[in-house]
Amino acid sequence: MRIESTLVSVDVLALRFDAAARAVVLGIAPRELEPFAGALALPGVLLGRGERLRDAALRAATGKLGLPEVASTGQLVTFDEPSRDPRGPTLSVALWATVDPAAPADGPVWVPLDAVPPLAFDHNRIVSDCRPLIQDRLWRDAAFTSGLLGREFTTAQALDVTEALTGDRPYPANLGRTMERVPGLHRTTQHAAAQAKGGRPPSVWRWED
Amino acid sequence: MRIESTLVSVDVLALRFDAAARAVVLGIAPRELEPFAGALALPGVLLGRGERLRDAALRAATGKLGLPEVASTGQLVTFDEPSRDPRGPTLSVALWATVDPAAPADGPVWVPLDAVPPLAFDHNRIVSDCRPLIQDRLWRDAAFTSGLLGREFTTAQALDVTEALTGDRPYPANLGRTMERVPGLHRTTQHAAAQAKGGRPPSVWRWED
DNA sequence: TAAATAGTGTCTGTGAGACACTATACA
DNA sequence: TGTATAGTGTCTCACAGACACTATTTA
Repeated sequence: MRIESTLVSVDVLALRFDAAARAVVLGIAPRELEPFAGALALPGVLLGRGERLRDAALRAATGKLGLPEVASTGQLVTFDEPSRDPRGPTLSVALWATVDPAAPADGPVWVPLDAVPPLAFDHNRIVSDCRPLIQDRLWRDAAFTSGLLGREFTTAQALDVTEALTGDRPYPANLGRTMERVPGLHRTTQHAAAQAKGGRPPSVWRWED
Repeated sequence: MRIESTLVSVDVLALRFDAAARAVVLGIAPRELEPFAGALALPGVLLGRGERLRDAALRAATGKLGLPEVASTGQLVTFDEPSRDPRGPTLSVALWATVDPAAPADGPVWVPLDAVPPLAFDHNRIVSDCRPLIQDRLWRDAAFTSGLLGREFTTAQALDVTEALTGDRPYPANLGRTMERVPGLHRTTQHAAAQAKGGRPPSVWRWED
């Protein structure tokens, strides 16, 4: 294939809340083709002619990570360093994608967002540059937040996700007030099933349909 | 030229503070080539192979608007609607660029950001989608703000710019406190030359080198 | 002095953060 | 009852907004 103009790739930061580990994990996979064959990398595909960014992101999540479905996606930034791909100058549009925590998610390697191993290309830079942008979306971008936590979640899980993304754990009262103000999010009167270790069962929050 | 893959164009929102009109104006120019020849449009160029987004934005500002220089640039968002260009699917990366208010700026048509005429392609949509992103940068992004106001400016100009972008005029005391907290920005002991219409001369603010 | 513009001191309300205290579970 | 977890009431502080009052200029 003769490369005539700038190529565009879409690289995906696939995020999933691992309730058991109380962490937000990033989906990566070993590359099958050169360059960097065998090395871990963000799932990425070349943008097809006329393809939407979101569709390319879904294609990457499905094809490279083997995920059956993705909750929601959104745009982050575009990386334009000409030497970022050894095959030649390539633009990379970074997108986030959230995976429902309840859905099965075998296939990808899931690594905590705070302990991402060395990746192919400039992918470590992409992750670190996008980290603050992702953090900023929590509780502000409803699609992102509901994609990450699922349609229904407990206060405890909300605390865990916030701690995983921002680095420190908010006080329950304060996070509760933040959540009350998120449009479309409501505190229910239900309580989650009791924990293994005992303790008061947390209350449940739910997104409007 | 045979189009093999997705083309990438860079469209620039060139912004300039017009102190006399107390407005922030957007630089546009009639298109010279088809499609939309003769219609007003944002300056845009096709991204060259290996070209940086910033360089393409400068090329657009220089070539299409005839501006001698640009103060600073930055990325906004990428538009991916496949039908946005009748020639075929084209990605458009939107960038802002600021033009020093003191520099001569003949050439482009300058229109107030609040009264943008119908433009070619989806450029009106680009402007309206990017408007909140631009507004958000004022006083938060030092490169953007200093590019728009210049190295030295008065409190009155700061009030005007803020009013032009946000829609309402802050109280001087409040804006002063906001500016005190902007890193690299200092209130000087100088006062500007007196106004034509009389009134107390405004004090001068300056960016650190 | 009047009109026009700029700047200051201070009050208020909102929201984030902090923390002691209360509630509900299991062993 | 003790331990572990969750939730509540309330205090404090920072900051945005509001506004009356003061300051400095031209005519």
